[in-house]
Amino acid sequence: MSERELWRSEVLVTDLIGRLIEFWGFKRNMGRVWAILYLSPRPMTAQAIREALKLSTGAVSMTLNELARWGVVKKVWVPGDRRDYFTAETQIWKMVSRVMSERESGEILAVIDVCEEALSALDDHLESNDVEDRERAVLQRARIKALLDVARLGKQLLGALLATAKVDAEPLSRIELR
Amino acid sequence: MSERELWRSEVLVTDLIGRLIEFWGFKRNMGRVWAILYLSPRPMTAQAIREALKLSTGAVSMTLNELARWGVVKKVWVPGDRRDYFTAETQIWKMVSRVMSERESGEILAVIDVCEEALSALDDHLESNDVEDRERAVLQRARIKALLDVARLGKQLLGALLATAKVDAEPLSRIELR
DNA sequence: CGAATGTTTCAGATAATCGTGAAACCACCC
DNA sequence: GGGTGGTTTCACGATTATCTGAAACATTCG
Repeated sequence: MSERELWRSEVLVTDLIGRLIEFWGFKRNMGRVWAILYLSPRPMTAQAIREALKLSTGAVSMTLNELARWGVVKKVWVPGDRRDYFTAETQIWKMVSRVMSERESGEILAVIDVCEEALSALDDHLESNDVEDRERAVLQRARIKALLDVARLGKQLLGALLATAKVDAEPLSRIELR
Repeated sequence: MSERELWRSEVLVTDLIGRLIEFWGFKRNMGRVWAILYLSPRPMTAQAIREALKLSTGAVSMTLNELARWGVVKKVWVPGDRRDYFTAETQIWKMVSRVMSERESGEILAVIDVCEEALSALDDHLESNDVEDRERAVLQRARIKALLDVARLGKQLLGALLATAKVDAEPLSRIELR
């Protein structure tokens, strides 16, 4: 296999990750940049990334900053070189958990709040003397409770993920459903 | 609490779900429509949804069809009424698993494929007589393997989710991390 | 059949998102 | 200070996603 073909498989992987990440609501280029850093044996400069992925300077700069905000890419300092170098966070779980938590926890907490509020609002209707009103309250109560359960489970899952990520030296832990 | 306030909390919940769903890459209105159906004590017509959420006829029709394609909303027949009525799928796990599997499995399989391809491509370089080439191959091999693990785990998780959803009469099962 | 009512489709309007590249900015060196 | 990279910012244009509303279509009923 030639050098050229090797390079080709690298590009394949980066683009694939780009698409995959896009699916989860990030920009494709975020995935591509992360992936190329992840596969690079040494830190890369913005310029190298720009060339490898054929992006504009602006796009690279913004993408790198964004990735840094999510904590999945780090700036490293190479003594004697004025340029910034970048590496990828390689502990995948740590990354996933951080992204998840940042991304969802606010919304999940909001769900929990609103659901609880709605629940207590419904309680008053459980004693209404309008039959239909009561029925409706009972049903909505049950459904909102189910949502609350899901939200709580999500929160719990996040918590667990975060906790294991903290302890875990290993990159992968095992998830089991029963 | 007044009727008006009750209604208000309903709207809060629907809009919240809208935003939450948006986060996971669906249209906000899909979440809103599903949520209002989920909280409605009885099936609703397209028109009722249109009024409740202030959408155009086209938007409602398209959103409902889309939700039906994902299997999270069902058309129901109300004898003696010409209009179509709609209800929400209420088994949340069933829903989640179905959506997940449809959405991801293709991409996950693609990840597995490409990673495996890249791995075998790298194998040739492990015996290269260029030291740097060899080093690089070793590192990339390890990293791609980690990705492969994640992809496999994802696939496994999906499988488990699907399996439990099939058996499960209960709406919620328990997830545990160790 | 044809009027009445409900539903779907689709072309165009509108809005949100993304990438570009040049200009501004910054840090370092001479 | 002025020059030399390197980096960030941002107004703009391109692209894409989304919504609208009216026309086409379907179904029921008199």
